[in-house]
Amino acid sequence: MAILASAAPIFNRRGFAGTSIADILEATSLEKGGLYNHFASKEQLATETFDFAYAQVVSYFSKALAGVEPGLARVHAYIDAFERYCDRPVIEGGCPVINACVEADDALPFLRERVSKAFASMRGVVRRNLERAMLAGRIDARTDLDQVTDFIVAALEGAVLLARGLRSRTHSHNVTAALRAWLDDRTLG
Amino acid sequence: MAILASAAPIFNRRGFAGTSIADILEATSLEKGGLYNHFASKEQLATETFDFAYAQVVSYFSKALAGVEPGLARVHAYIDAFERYCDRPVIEGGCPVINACVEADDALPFLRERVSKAFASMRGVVRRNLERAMLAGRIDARTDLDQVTDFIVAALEGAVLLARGLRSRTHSHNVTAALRAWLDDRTLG
DNA sequence: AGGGTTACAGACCGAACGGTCTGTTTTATG
DNA sequence: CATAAAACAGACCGTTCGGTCTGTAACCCT
Repeated sequence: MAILASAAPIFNRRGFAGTSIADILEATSLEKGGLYNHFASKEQLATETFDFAYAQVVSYFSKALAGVEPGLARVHAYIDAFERYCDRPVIEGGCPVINACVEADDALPFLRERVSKAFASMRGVVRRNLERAMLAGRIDARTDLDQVTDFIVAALEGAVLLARGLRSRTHSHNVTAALRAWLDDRTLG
Repeated sequence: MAILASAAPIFNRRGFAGTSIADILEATSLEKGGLYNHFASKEQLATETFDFAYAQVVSYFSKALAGVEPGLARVHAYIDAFERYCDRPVIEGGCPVINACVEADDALPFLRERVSKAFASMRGVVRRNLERAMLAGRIDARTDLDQVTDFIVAALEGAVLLARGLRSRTHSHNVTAALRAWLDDRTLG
């Protein structure tokens, strides 16, 4: 919906508490009557906006992996996509999952479950393809998949954080480069 | 100062925008006159509170590294300290640097510089000790120190994020375990 | 064309916001 | 012990907050 598309960058930049209804009205060119006709509360608006933003992110990564052979190739494509994601997030204001994770953790219980599901889903993508790679004999069969998965996911998340905190591409690019090298080291055949 | 110590967990949990002066008054058992006698504005209070919280974090890691021989041993001690930091942050509400990074990025310009300095300082600790390890011949002299440093830092930051997002210790422990294994693989002698 | 429904504008509300100011208490200092 | 200064309480201010409600305009269906 158009309202969600307008609200997403606002919430993503300023956070839930930092965003006022007036901000949303300005971005959507609506008045209160128009907005509250669609949403019962700021909380509901924020929840649906998060879902919208997250769907955009999922769509971005899905496209990046589309057509790539499942297995190690997809892990590499995922890393590549993340590198570009660090440089240019899908939604202005950075990664909505990370933003929501930090703000929701103590303050916004209605977003908590969505955050953990998003992280779990991300883990799933990596783990599934690592498993495939293992079955294909591309990585050592004794590898602790959970451990490696968390390692990759953490490095990627950390790269996003570094990119924002240090306002630079070099650091996140270093992370992805090191991650690729690490993966290559463990690749057989 | 006592006010900062009381305010730190509040700001850290609810963020700058999510914290009201009334929240601080309640936590400090002060009234407005008492609070504004020490701080000119909410912004100044938040800034000094961040400095206080960050100093606590720095102190925690300093103690963790105290007495440890500079070089590879310190990198390992740093990883160990981070693992415990994921489980039990120094300030309630998680890592103030990460929290500030996410909220300050677009909304709080007065905190931005402090966040980037904090990240840079963290990088410095890792890089210095890796350099030392290289000079001592413990890691390959051809290693790209900047890349490896960013990789380690990103993995550690990501571990903190995973710990919060998934509300579990296992994932962050997986990250630190993988990081130690990775470092051991690259250790000579 | 008529009638019901949906989408909106905008006045309005009480509460909470950050911040100010005056007056009182406490606390150092000579 | 007097006194200036610092620390505080709490009433007060204008603004903004999220949310409600009434009235109107647009739209859809028959």
